Amino acid sequence: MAKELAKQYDPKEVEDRIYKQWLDGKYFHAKCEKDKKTFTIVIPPPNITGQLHMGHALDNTLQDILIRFKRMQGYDTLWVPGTDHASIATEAKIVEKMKSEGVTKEDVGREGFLERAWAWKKQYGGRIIEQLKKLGSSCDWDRERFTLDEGCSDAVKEVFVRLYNKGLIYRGERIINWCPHCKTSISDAEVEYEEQAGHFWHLRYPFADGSGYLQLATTRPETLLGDTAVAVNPSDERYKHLVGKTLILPLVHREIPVVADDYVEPDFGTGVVKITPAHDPNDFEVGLRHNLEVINVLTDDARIVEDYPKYAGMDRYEARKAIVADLESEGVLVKVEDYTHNVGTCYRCGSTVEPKVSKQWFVKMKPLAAPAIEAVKKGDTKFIPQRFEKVYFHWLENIRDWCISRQLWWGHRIPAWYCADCGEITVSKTEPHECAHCHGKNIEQDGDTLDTWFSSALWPFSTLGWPEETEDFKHYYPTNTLVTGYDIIPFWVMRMMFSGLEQTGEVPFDTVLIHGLVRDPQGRKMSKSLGNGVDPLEVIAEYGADALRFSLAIGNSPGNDMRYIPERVESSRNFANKIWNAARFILMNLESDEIIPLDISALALEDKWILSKYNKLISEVTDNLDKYELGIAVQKLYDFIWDIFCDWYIEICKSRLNGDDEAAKNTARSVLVYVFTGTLALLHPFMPFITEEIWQSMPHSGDALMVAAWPEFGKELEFTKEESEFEKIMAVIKAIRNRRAEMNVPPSRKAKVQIASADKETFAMGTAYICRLGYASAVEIGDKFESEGAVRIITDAAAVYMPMNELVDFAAELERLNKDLKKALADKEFFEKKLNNPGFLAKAPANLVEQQKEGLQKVLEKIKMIEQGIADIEKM
RNA sequence: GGGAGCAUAGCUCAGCUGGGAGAGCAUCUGCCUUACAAGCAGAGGGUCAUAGGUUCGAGCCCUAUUGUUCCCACCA
Repeated sequence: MAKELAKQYDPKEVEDRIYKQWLDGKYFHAKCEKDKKTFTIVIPPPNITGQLHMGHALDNTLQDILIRFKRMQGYDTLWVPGTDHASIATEAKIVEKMKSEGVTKEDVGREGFLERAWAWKKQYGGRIIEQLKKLGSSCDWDRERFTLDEGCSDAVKEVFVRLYNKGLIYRGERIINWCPHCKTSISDAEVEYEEQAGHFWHLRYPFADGSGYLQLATTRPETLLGDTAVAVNPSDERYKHLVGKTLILPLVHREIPVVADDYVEPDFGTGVVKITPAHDPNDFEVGLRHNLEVINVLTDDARIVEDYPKYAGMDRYEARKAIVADLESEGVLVKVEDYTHNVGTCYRCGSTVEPKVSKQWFVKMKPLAAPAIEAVKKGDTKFIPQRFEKVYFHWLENIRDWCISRQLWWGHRIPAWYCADCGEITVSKTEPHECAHCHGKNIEQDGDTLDTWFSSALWPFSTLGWPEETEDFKHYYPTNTLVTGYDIIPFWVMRMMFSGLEQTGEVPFDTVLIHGLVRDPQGRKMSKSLGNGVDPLEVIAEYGADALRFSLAIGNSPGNDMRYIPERVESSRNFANKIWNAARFILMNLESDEIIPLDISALALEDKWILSKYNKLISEVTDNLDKYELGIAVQKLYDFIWDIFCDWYIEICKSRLNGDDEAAKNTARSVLVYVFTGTLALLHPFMPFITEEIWQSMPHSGDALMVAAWPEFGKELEFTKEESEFEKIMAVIKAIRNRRAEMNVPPSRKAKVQIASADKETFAMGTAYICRLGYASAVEIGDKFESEGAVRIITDAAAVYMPMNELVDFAAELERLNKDLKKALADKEFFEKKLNNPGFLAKAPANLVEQQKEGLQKVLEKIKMIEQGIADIEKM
């Protein structure tokens, strides 16, 4: 019953249909099967504002490969999907949209704004989910979560209250990073430093007693308004005697002291630093040590405050100009130098961050960091590749308290209420009716929301129902593999680790698989501003999801960046087509949908060869996947399918399939289907759509490949002897093709082939293949041939003669044989050198020594045959 | 200033616990051989950055150097 498939694979016709079939079959849905081992992944939740980009495509392809592999292996697998509310990014987008409508946040008020935000979520939150489906992601969509949904919000409140009660969350006035554009505080991890060209303004601050000046330099002259001291190093002989004296702050004419502090580097600049505690983190520390006044000079949008009428309302850069001009006219400015320095910018909007003293909520990090460090040191959680543990340790070991409050509306509102009567704070999961301290009714909730990463940090357990002891939580937590890019280790991985350990007492996952960035063909980061981003959905539309997935998986090694090369997707597409056509070939040679059982006793030499190869492939691919070597696994599948199965086995089967021996035909069919469907199973995690489509069209048992069993290595299919025998035949065929190509003999011109070999039986079995693949008209096998005028080819196991006298240039033949001889003699030396080395014999593993001996033996045989050939020609 | 990665064919990259260097693309030569020209059969192309070291044996391990990329660190 021959089936007809289209000549070329058309992913568009297949993908949506297959995906729907999987959904209808509920194959993605985890059933919480108590008796099975679990394998769980939680998705790194994409932002609701986001669109699928290559980074997502890579990240989710890797996760899907792992989850499909484990599912086929029989694990109770769960891949939890969801999205992140992304407080700052989403709020910025909504504000931007409102701006185009001419409305501000203040105009619509908190309630009105949140209404708009939820509407936005409803409109765009589903977009990226649909895009993930296009990729083939086998997430359990019934368990889709959102960081701001009821359950996740409950977990957030629970954690906040717990940490507060343990004293690990506190509110305090600290210097924080302020984004004047987003008008919120941001955490240290959210600040990106970039080198910028600036200036160094050298200034002279006069002493109050008129005894001269102190010269210093600054990159930010506008902060002068907030200076409350000038500092020198206590051991600096030049200035020791000046400590304690008073200076007059230029322009402001305020008296400020000279203090001594180790923070000052005597060798840098003049060794004198102006101290602005309100606008510099180091100065803030100095201020604390010397009890200096903190004078804020900037508003929330980085304009000068009203206390300085001359500059009030100017933004920081305008003010800088004005102040520099005034300093110059007052004779305070000594000189200006060009200077490049690191400037902190907001990772979301890119504005220059303003260090600012403000009252915020913090998580005390030291006590939380310690167990998180310990867990990775002990190996409870492993990073792949391991070197990323260093990044992780470095962050945790140098961590400062985490500023978690944000002056935003879109997010989890801080569950803290302030009492107007007694001034105390009441922290509660549920809305309190009175102050917990004085029982006053005059309480008001904090207006701020939490850092978006506060909720992401709980993702591995909040999505499973925690703090409730749900079945899901009990069964699937801790999760297994977290797949993410190295760029978010400090934002997310680290925070999930300490949150998981603190709240559940367990690490949230046992393995962190780190991947790199997908860059453009020139190696640049894909970015909106460069316009070099490649849209995965366009690639899918053109080449198919399988081709994209395959391209991302092959040649990718953990932790390393990769480039997106369009040609590579094309070659992946070609590979999909190759598989498709192999399927067409097999199908057109089948007569029924029934599986023909393998009959070991009926197998031909080539059947044993391919089965043995396939058997080996199973164990290698499984092993590579177990070790997270996805790129290596998929490379092996590619080589097997294309080079071994298609180019050799299918070709060789043609003799039998075109013959009249029905029994032989059936054997060939049974092996073709067995090996091919098994290989499709191995490839399925990488290329789920095409493998599923083909598998279902072939004889099979079960409803779908994605829920079929993963192939297993079988001792009974190991045919070591037959493998090497068949490879001798392959070597002869390759050698014949090679010679014919060199001589420009077209395939249509057949030639008789004579094979002289000690392995007569093996070559007798190979006659049909040599005819077909070696373009032979007939094959003769013997000990020796008197073929003086023949082309002769020497392999390890045979001397091959092709009597094509009229085409043979004997001088060239002689030259070639001499070249072969030279090579063979070099090989002989190679083996002898090793085998004559006592160190090698004593220390190398026995099987290796054995291999070298065999190699030498083969080479010696070969040399003998070549010499004979040379002698034959010379005799003529 | 500290840390890490990378340096392998013309290009982009693999290379698992050390055992005779691989793929894709590109180039060249033949082929429409009834699964596939998105294909088939061949070919050329590499001092594995440099210098030392460990080892019977190094692309792989160690040290130094050079180039390059990234992360951290805010000497104002």
